[in-house]
Amino acid sequence: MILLDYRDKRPIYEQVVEKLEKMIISGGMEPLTRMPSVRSLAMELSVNPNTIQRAYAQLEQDGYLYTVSGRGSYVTAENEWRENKQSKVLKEWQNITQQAKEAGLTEEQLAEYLHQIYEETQTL
Amino acid sequence: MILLDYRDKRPIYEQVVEKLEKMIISGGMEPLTRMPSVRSLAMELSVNPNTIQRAYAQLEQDGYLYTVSGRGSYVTAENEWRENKQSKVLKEWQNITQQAKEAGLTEEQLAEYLHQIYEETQTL
DNA sequence: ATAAGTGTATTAATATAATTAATACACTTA
DNA sequence: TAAGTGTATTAATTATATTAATACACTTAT
Repeated sequence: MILLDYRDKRPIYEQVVEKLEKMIISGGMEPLTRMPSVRSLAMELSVNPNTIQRAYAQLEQDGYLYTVSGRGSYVTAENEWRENKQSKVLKEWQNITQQAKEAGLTEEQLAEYLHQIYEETQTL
Repeated sequence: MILLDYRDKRPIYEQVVEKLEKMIISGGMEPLTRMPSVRSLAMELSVNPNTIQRAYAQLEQDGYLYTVSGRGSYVTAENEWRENKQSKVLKEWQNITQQAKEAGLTEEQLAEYLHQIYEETQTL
């Protein structure tokens, strides 16, 4: 299901988060479906269960899954995590924009750059 | 000139950076004027010279001062560090905006939020 | 030339923070 | 009640950041 890369310098739990997040975003995990249990995935990757637990906690924090104690962790419905992601990035955007204002950039300048970014041909 | 706060949990060099940066921004350091030497400021604060060196390196990196080897460090002209600050925040802004686009926020939505931010009454 | 000032580079010591592991707990269901 | 689930707490380990010690290189005035 997942393969760890030992040349990767990032911590294990972060790699796990990244791979699962990509799976969920790309539709590789059916929404509302159960995730593998903490222990089974830990076994599969030869890793301490707490490491997987941490990855799951992160994914839950980011809105990609939710947990029912004693039962398991489930993939969140797509519209939910999409909204969640949007509201997080929006918050950041508002912060930076405020900073830009304070640094002396004008609304007109930012509007212009904004337009440029949305003009670019889709690459994703 | 500067007073360190020992209750502050941040590293010393960071405190020094913050205080000097504020001084420069608020006009407390005449542009093009010489900064105190690494050794003298270190002595004054009872701190290792390398710690001050690091703070200066950071300030140089951020465009607030420039250095002439063997002579000393000088405060940058105001328009220079202002430009520098703007271009840095702009780069960040462009990144986040790209992310916002990828998360599905529309140009119209962002333009609206942009307008709101610039509408707010000045607090600074 | 040389001494006394400047910033800089390199390395080592130390302190702090992050990561992983060990273990015990609590809840759910068959 | 047993076997599965996630969770909390604490300790061990590893990695990173910070500070210090020391030596180097450049500039200027004597």
